[in-house]
Amino acid sequence: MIVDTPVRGSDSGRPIMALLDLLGRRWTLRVIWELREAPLSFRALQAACEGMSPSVLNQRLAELREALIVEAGTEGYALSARGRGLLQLFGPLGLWAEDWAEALRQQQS
Amino acid sequence: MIVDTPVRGSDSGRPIMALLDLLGRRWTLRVIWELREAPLSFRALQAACEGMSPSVLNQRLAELREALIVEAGTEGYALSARGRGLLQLFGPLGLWAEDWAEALRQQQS
DNA sequence: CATATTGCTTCTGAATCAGTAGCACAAGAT
DNA sequence: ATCTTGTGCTACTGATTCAGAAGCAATATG
Repeated sequence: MIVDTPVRGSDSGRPIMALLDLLGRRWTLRVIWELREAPLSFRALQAACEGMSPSVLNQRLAELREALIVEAGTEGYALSARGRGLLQLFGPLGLWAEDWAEALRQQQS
Repeated sequence: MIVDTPVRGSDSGRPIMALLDLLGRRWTLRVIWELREAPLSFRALQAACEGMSPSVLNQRLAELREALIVEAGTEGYALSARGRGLLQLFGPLGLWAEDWAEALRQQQS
């Protein structure tokens, strides 16, 4: 249940810790990322995440909704205004990742 | 072993997915965050993460080192130049979290 | 009415994590 | 030389979380 874990780490009283903990659960970042452009239905979201199990997806969606980051509308699940704000902080992440992947490739060869 | 999982999700060939997967493992974001100011020893890092188990910490450090985000020096573990670049992208995260925590508080009352 | 789609729930086995204990090594004190 | 102290880390066991398949109730569609 969600109520049992108000957000792991939030007992420290430091919001950043609660946030890092929330984002550090499997698939959470990915789900936010997949909602970056348009709302997605439950099953579309599941497909976008390469078939992640519905039980976990449901759990993540519940957590993100309770955290006011994701909301459910007629078109499916979407980022809230607040969620879009969070996503913007990750903005250049794609660019960083490209450069990073290049470095990893060179390291391995 | 690390070799077994070159980084989960990297098979998609999209670096961003590999990155989100790496960062989405428990404690990974937190470890990067705790190294934001100064290098920390293994045990200092463990303490900063509220006593996270050494086995997992060791695993995360190995992953982050292989990913060229963290490096081990004489003063302990530190972010690499690349790692600091990644951290900068998370820069305003603390501010966002403060605002977010305030919204959650109002929601609950 | 039949079929399809959607949002889930339930279940079981597998992977991951938590927590304790402790080892091997190095530096400093006695 | 030896005793302590601190360090990085490994091994182990039990708890939690996740994966994957199956399927159900509700709504839509033919």
